[in-house]
Amino acid sequence: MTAKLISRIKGMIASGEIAPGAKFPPERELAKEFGVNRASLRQALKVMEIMGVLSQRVGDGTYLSATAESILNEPIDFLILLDDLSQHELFETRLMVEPELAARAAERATAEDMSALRNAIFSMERSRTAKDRLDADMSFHEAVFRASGNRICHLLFKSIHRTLLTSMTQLSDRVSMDQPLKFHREIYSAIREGRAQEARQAMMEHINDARSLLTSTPRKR
Amino acid sequence: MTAKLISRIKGMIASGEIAPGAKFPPERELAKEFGVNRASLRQALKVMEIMGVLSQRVGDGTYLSATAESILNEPIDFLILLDDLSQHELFETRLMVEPELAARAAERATAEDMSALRNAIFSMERSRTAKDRLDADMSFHEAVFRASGNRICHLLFKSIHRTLLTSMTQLSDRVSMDQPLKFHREIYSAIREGRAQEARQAMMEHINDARSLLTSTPRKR
DNA sequence: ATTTGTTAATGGTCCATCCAATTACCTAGA
DNA sequence: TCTAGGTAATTGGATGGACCATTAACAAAT
Repeated sequence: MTAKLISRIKGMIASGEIAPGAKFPPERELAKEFGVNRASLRQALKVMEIMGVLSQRVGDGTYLSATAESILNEPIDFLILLDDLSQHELFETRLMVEPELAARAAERATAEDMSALRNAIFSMERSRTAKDRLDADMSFHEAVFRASGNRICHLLFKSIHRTLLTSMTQLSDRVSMDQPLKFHREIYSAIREGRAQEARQAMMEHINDARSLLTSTPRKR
Repeated sequence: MTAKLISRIKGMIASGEIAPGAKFPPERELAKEFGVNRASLRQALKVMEIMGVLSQRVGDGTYLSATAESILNEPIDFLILLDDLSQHELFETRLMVEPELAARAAERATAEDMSALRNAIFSMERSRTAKDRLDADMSFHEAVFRASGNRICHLLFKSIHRTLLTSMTQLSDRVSMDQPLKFHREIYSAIREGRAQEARQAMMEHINDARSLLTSTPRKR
């Protein structure tokens, strides 16, 4: 039943009946329209809310999310929890994709993208606490993702980053930020001047460096 | 509330209180333990069921999934629905990751992996209908993912594949399978003999080939 | 025109049932 | 003793109704 309802709501979205940011009919009304109980409908809506597809506010209503921002956050958390995904695998995945995205960014970055990259570097220079530093780090990488122009990778790897950074927050007090900052500047320059191969290489070194900081016994190769 | 309940259930899983495949307490009991109404608990359980974390069977009970298999399916569907992700981006993502995974597979594939690859090729040779062919195609790529030893990529790209193939089923009647089969054999050989660079190259050509079959005006580069 | 108080709408939660599928158990028959 | 069949208990699925807290919309008073 829930799956069926989700499917119907999907249909409303796909058909454009509900535009991004628009309000859904009230639960009571929608339930009647679908011919189900409100409790059943609420299960479907809750699934979609947790996934980030829509948001509900008591006293106001239900709104279709303007962006697909956080859809993958919870699922990836579960993946990591259930499959016990190792940091090794997370880093390997990053190593596989992020250098390539940096190269794409060097080919496609707009002025706006460059500004975002600059700001992320500034934030990191100004950061004092460990949390600020990690936030700035995440901002930089996200800016690279965005500049690459590939939204799938953008969304996917924001989730992976968030997960990684969460686990890093604990031990980050003793981690220096000199190296990351140096790499970020390198990557920025390479992207600005459109040197794709250089951006790819710098990103690869940056991630390898970050990984060796986290793993006491870095895996070879 | 729902989020809080999910968090608590997550805790039960993380602590090992509920092992993969094991049964949860009955809803009525669990609701009492959490101090909430059954309807509220059911929302949380439903979210996790749709995500693939657990499965419920009427008259029987609620079980923690043995595998994290399908957790990303629904979310990626929503991503594609809401963000209107283009096939171009899907293929670009594949191009970014799959060649690299093929290279990893060449370095790590076990005898079991090789057997799975062989079987996928056999299935494709024997396939008569369009659906069989696409299933076999998917099996081959999944086998490569598995052989790469990276579970994140494995799960992630299974979802992407499933999505792509679904949209391909419609127009697949007029697509030949000679080329894909040729590439699959090439990739298989390269992996079998541990030639990583060759596997990477063949996979790249294979995906490019598939893309050009689907897009009437292939995007350059 | 602005503020304030009131009212209606809406999501959040709870309760009490009933239904349908499944399982577990027990009894009757071989 | 063992099997088969049926019965009762368990469990998830769904419903209807009720109440609460929050919000938004509106009207009234200043």
